[in-house]
This record gives sequence, structure tokens and C-alpha cells, in this order.
Amino acid sequence: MGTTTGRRERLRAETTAEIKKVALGLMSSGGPDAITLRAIAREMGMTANAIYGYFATRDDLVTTLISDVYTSLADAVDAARDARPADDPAGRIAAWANAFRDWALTNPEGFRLIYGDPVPGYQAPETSAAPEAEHRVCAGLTGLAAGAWPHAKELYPEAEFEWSDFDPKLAAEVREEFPGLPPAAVAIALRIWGHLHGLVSLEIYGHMRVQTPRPDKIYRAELAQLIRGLGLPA
Amino acid sequence: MGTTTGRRERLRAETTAEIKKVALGLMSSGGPDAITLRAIAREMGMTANAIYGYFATRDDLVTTLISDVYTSLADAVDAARDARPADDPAGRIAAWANAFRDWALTNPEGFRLIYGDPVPGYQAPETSAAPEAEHRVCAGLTGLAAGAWPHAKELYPEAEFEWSDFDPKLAAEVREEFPGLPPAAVAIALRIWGHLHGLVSLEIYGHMRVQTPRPDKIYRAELAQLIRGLGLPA
DNA sequence: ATTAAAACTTCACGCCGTATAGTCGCCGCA
DNA sequence: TGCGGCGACTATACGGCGTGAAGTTTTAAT
Repeated sequence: MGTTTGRRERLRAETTAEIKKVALGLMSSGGPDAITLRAIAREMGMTANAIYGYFATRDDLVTTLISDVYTSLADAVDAARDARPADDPAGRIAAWANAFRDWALTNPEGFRLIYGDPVPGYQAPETSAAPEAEHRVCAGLTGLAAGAWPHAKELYPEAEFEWSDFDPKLAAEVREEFPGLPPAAVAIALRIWGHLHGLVSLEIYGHMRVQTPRPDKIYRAELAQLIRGLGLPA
Repeated sequence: MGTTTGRRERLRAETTAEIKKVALGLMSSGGPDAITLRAIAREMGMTANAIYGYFATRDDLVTTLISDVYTSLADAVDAARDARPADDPAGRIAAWANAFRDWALTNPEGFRLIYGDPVPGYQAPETSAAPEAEHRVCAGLTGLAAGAWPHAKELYPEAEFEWSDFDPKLAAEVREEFPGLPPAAVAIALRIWGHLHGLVSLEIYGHMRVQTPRPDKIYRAELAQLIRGLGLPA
């Protein structure tokens, strides 16, 4: 029966999943630095070298983890955004942004893994470690900008950007999903990404709390100004 | 002669300086991960343990480096800002922001050292690694916000923030240097910090270039909107 | 010249990633 | 039922890391 070869594959998949699970556990308890092949193996009752049967190198494992974690972030923000109706662009933006910060505060080590120097000596592959998830995040943000664009277009100069200013794949997807949307809206999306990423990043890495005990208040003010700056009703 | 005791101290200071210089050199050529006691010692023709006569631990050395590098960043942005006259708040903001990004692009490893996970296993001291320099950066930003406040105050709700929302030292300094400035202006400064930090950080860590070949254009648009959002004339 | 301290080396330990070679058990096939 | 092969795993080893303990050399002060 073909199930026998299926069995091996299943065992293999289970072990792979356990490696990743243990690695994520180590990360959340001891930070990304705690992701070591030896520690994972110890926890699993194996030898470190056994892991090489599943991942060619430690960086390979880390890249996979980044992709998984980034996907979970993308899922979280997408879900929060889609819980609001499409005719409430301000609410969708606020939901997305709050989900982003909440996810980061809940998974600070994951945030560092995705956006920081993930692990000692890690070299990211040429193409980004999680291009697909990062792409989803940007596309989702552009969707938010698209929802706000009818209000925002009066406030922004359209002429400054061209489609060639963006990654071809991103541009193509946006033009297909939101026909008529100008490239300037994608620029807005990237700028919003930068704003939110910056505030959350400073908070996660401890730079914000030195200046203010209420980073949440700063973030809320940011949201209010963001929505106002897009010409949306509160 | 008293110069004899002075000689020892001078040699000691020179060696300390050389350790830091070599460490910074390793960092700029091989990234923060390349800062290892053994590599520094190798470069200096010493043993790794000799460094323990100058720094209690590797983390101590890294903390000192962070402080030095952060100070050089603070110097750069302060100088750029002060090159513009006080009666040109928009120009001062633009100068500060451009100096910030330029410094980061020139010293990407320094940026990672300051704002990222500096080095494998590094544990920041309880109080921030470079509180003085970080303070200067925030105070400088608040100065920019103060310059813009006469124009911006119409656009922002003042009531949302109180002085107790900020670090007492920061608040005290701001209140002394800019009497009459409301706490809302400090919130604006922190938000601007977040915006610029986020865009630069995404660029430095390679997330922005995956989405756009022209991060400079995004940054320029950010600046324009920032100045416009503060009610300043371009 | 003597002495005490500072600067530096040597050796050792336990981590790490990973390359190489070898062992064991399960699979399909005769 | 026996057997060959292959995949999963272990054993051993190398060089790198931070760092502690102990010993040696250099230097300044008496």
C-alpha cells in the first residue's frame, strides 16, 4: 500500500513541525538568541546533527521560522481589518494598526525575529526571508489606502509617483485589485507602514518607554492624526 | 615627577581608545556580530583576556560603543538642524530628518547597533544603553516641534496629553527650555521620531527596498507631508 | 633595590554551528 | 524468510565564542 511511504513522510512532517515548535518555544522564553540547534535537540532528546536531516543549516531553519511568524502577523492584521465593514475605512485602518501593535506586544520576540537582526550571525537570503508574507502586509496596507483614497486624494499630490517607483509584482497586484488607484496611494501605504512600524519598533526595543510611560497614548494619537490626515471622518 | 603616574593613565586611555576604534572597525566591515573580544585582541596583537582589564565584560564594551555611536548620531542631526536659521522651522525639520537618514545610510551597522539587537546575546542595562544621547535626540526633536507649534497648535488637540505622560527628566528640560509649550508638542515630537525611525529602519533592514526601488522618494514625500501636517509653509 | 600593583598571558570550561564517518532499524523485493 | 539499501540518527572532531582562575612580566613608588 502507498500508505507506507506516506507514513515516513508523515513522521518526517511531524518531526519538522516539532523542531519548529520547539524553536518557537525557545524563542519566546529566551529570545531569538536562544534558538540554537543544540538546545532544540536537547529539548527533543536528539543530537544537534539530527536536525540537519530536516534543515540544511541553522539559517534555513531561522528563515522558515521568520516566514511562519510573519505569516501569523499577516493573518492577525488581515483578520482584524476584515472584521470591519468595507464602508468604514477609518475603522479598518484603526483595526489594522491596533492589531499590528497588539501582535507585536504579544509576540515581541517574534517582532524582533522578523524585523531585527534575527539571530547571531544570521544572513538573510538574497530575496527577503518571507517575501510572501511581507507582500501580503503591504498589499493589505495598500487596500487600506485604497479605501481612504476617495477622501485623501484632495490632500495629496498625485503626480509625484509612478508605477515604476514600486516593485513590479506589488504594482501589478495593486493595479489589478484596485483599478484606477494612482501610485501615490501606494506611497501612502508605505509611509503608513513606516509610521506604525517605527512607533512599535521603538516601543518593542525599549526606546520609547524611556521617554514616556504611555506609549499607548502616543500610538492612539498617531492613529487619530493618521485618519485625520487622510481626510477621513473620525 | 607627577608625569609618571600620568603616563600610565595616558597609556591606559590610549589602549581603551584603540579597543573601541578596532571594535568599530570590525563592526563597519563585518557588522555588529563581528565585534568579538577575540577578534579585537587578534587585531591588536593581544590576548582576548587582556581586554578584561579595560571592560568588565563584552556587554560593557558594547554599551560603551552604543553610547559613542549614538552620540555621533546626535551630533550629526543637531549640527544639521542648527545650520538652518531658527525662523525657518520647516527647513530645520527637513535638515534634521535628512541628516538622520543620511547618517543611517552611511552607518547602517551603527544604526543596527543602536536600535537593533546589537550583538549576539547582548543584554541592555536596565537603564537604556545611551540615555544621554537618546535624550538629546528627543530634546532636539521637541525643539523642532516647538518651532512648529505656533503653526501647528491650530491643528492639534492640546488637551489629550499631560506632563505626567512623559519621562520627568525630559518633561522638566522641555518646560525649562520652551516655557509655555504644551505637552501635546512633546507627543508630536515622539510621533515624528517614530515616523522617521520606522521608514529608515525598514530601509536599513532591507524591508523597504523589496517594495520600492526608491525609498528616498518615499522619505521625501514623508517630509513634505510632515511639514504640511504641522501647518508650516513649504 | 625592594615591593606592590597593574598589565598581560596561559590554560581551562562550556557553549555554539557544522563537517565526516559510522551505526541502527525499517522498507521493498527476491 | 532473508537481504540489500536507504533514511534517521549518533559519535567524534574542529574551530570559534565569552569568560574565570592562576601565573608571569612590566612598571611605578618607596
